[in-house]
Amino acid sequence: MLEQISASKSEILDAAALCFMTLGANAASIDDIAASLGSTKGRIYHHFPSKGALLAAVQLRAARFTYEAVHEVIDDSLAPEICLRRMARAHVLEVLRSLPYHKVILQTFTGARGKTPSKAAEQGLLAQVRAEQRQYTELFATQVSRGMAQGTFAGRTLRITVAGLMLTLNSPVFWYQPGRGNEESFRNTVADDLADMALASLRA
Amino acid sequence: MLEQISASKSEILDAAALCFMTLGANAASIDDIAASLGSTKGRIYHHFPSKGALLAAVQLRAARFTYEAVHEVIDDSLAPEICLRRMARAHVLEVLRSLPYHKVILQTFTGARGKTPSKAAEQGLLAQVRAEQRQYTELFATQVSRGMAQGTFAGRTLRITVAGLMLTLNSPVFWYQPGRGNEESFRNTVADDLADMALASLRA
DNA sequence: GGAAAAACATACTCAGTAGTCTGTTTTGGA
DNA sequence: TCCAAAACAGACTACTGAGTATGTTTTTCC
Repeated sequence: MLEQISASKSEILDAAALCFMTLGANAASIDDIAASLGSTKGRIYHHFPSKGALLAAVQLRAARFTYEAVHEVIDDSLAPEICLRRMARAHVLEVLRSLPYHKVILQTFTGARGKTPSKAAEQGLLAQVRAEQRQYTELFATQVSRGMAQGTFAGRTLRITVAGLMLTLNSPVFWYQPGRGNEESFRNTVADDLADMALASLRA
Repeated sequence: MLEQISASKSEILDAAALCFMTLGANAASIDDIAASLGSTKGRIYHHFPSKGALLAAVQLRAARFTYEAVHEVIDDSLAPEICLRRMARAHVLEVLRSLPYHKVILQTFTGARGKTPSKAAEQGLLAQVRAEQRQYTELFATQVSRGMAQGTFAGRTLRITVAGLMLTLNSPVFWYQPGRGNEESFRNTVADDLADMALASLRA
């Protein structure tokens, strides 16, 4: 499942996420990423077969970051609203922590397939990314569904509801900029506000 | 304000929005857009000085589409919650109508500046786009602020609240695909569900 | 200490693409 | 009817950026 990644590979992923974030996944070149590492292409192409694979690796890591963070606060014995709030908080905080990765997700989540049929291999990676993302949102869908069933949440179209929910929780990706002082407290404010909004949007 | 656009120019914008949406704003080439029109580069470069200008024009039009649609349902004499719900519905329906344009917005809204310093001229266009977008969200911020003041809405950080709100209302951009049958009724369901969620997320 | 493999660097190729320049057609008035 | 000016088409340039191929250095492990 969670294949061990070498230190160098991890460092490359961090740099790639940063470049993809600031320049855009398409505009950022391999040379840009290499330069930001103080290295050259060779290093990157030694660890990743193509740019698409690198991009997919970043996305995969993003999905797993949040999955790990949220998975460990889930407790099905709790009421769905309580459980969901803990999940929401954990999600937001993790997004703020590993921000560049999640910005990349957003960029490649708009339905733009690019034009390259991207060599079957990457096609598989992309499918895996989608699968893990779907699996992740399923964690939330489950709780929402529970809440709807027992009447705590309003009975609305599940897909639409969950999609809107996830978007709310991901909204900092669009505007949050780290390093403005008051980090710790501000992050908690954001997490609390968004968790509140998310929960409120569900209630019957 | 709303400079008259020729029919040909408008046709180009539609095609550009579609290409930008399906291929991504960066990956889509001018030739792609021209080909989808059954034309060649010449036509596009006759009407638009650069690709960046074309992209900005698409974004500008997207902002104006929603602005027009929402602006005409605003009625400050109504209670903020009532008014805001009408606005939300109008926004969602308009987004679904002119979907390609708004998908482009999302693509270029992730904070990725690209790398091209983009010739001062485009810098100005981009600034104008941001300005009109800000002006548009201000319409919503005003109502939210009103609601908070009179206690109908929960007192939360305004910026965060509005950002989350807009994201919820824009969520169809991520998953909606036209032409699956049941258009009319489904669109209304989406608009109603999202408007409900948005409003619920604000309530005290 | 020495060989093999991993971990890079460097110098290329080559396809795709923004933008230009020069024709050619079409349109709108006088 | 004629002539600008607008509205395109088509060929060309210059450059960027992904990927490759081959060298060079550093580990690793026996």
